Amino acid sequence: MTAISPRIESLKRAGYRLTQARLTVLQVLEEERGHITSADVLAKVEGINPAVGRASVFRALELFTQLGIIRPTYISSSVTPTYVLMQGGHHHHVICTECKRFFEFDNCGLEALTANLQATLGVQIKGHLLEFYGVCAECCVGVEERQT
Amino acid sequence: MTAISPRIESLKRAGYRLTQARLTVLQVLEEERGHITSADVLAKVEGINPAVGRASVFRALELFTQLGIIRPTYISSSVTPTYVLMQGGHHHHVICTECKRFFEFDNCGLEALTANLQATLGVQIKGHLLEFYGVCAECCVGVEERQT
DNA sequence: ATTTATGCAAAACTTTTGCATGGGA
DNA sequence: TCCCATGCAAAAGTTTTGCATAAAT
Repeated sequence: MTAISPRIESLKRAGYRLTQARLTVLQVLEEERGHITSADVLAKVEGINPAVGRASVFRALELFTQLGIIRPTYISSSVTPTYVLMQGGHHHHVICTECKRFFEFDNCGLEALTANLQATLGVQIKGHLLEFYGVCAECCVGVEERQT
Repeated sequence: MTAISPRIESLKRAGYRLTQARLTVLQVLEEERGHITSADVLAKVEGINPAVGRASVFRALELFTQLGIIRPTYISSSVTPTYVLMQGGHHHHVICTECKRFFEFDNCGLEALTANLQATLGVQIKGHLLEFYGVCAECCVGVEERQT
């Protein structure tokens, strides 16, 4: 079903082996297409391929992060990250700090800034994560009621 | 020396008590003015006021995150967050995924997008975190040499 | 006076490591 | 064949909890 992932290409190109462990973790991340905690990755990998060990899952998450394939973000807890696939090298969302609900959006208009930073700092930019936080419509109502 | 923090005002306004634990954690965060891990916060709080317990430090970090005073971010490990003060409600940096060095910058030009999102989603936006990642100038050299 | 928040210390998790072995290239 | 990456299981950390008590308002 799934087309051969461009991420498998990234792995190969960077000289890493396409092992069962890495491919299974990648599959889980791609099927999720959203934010997922390490605990959930662990559980789903276990379900798909019980032969894969915990340690390899963490090693894969670390590697994918380094390669810019995923990015850890903090949504539900200020302590436990959730990982998100960096589709096309970027990701954007708005988080409600009250209920932890989040909303994703696409256009960020950061192309000019990206080019500018590359030129100024000499950094080869691979992607970005843009996160807005605040209080969502429903929670705003809650806050107002509490103040009344 | 330090002027009375506007963050102390936020705490008060939100109805939270100004306790030793919270004020000490806030002091550490303000003195740092950068990225700091929970372990470092713990150590510095211990140095300033040994009477403050570990648990209260974590509780304060969680609370400050909820209030938008700080924000957890990923820098050095895909697992441990570092907390950063959201000065004026926003923060921006570029991280090198190779050496973990990071560069902060100020102007992001996100005012229009912020207004747009508030209108579209009905969210009361308090701030944002913008993170670029890639390979810094020095690490780019390293990569080239490896490929030669 | 009232609570809210705390400190303590143990419990509960999560993540990392070291090393012999298996599986990709 | 070669050696990178793995699985295992124990160790090392980190965070959370439950509860009696202290300290803000």
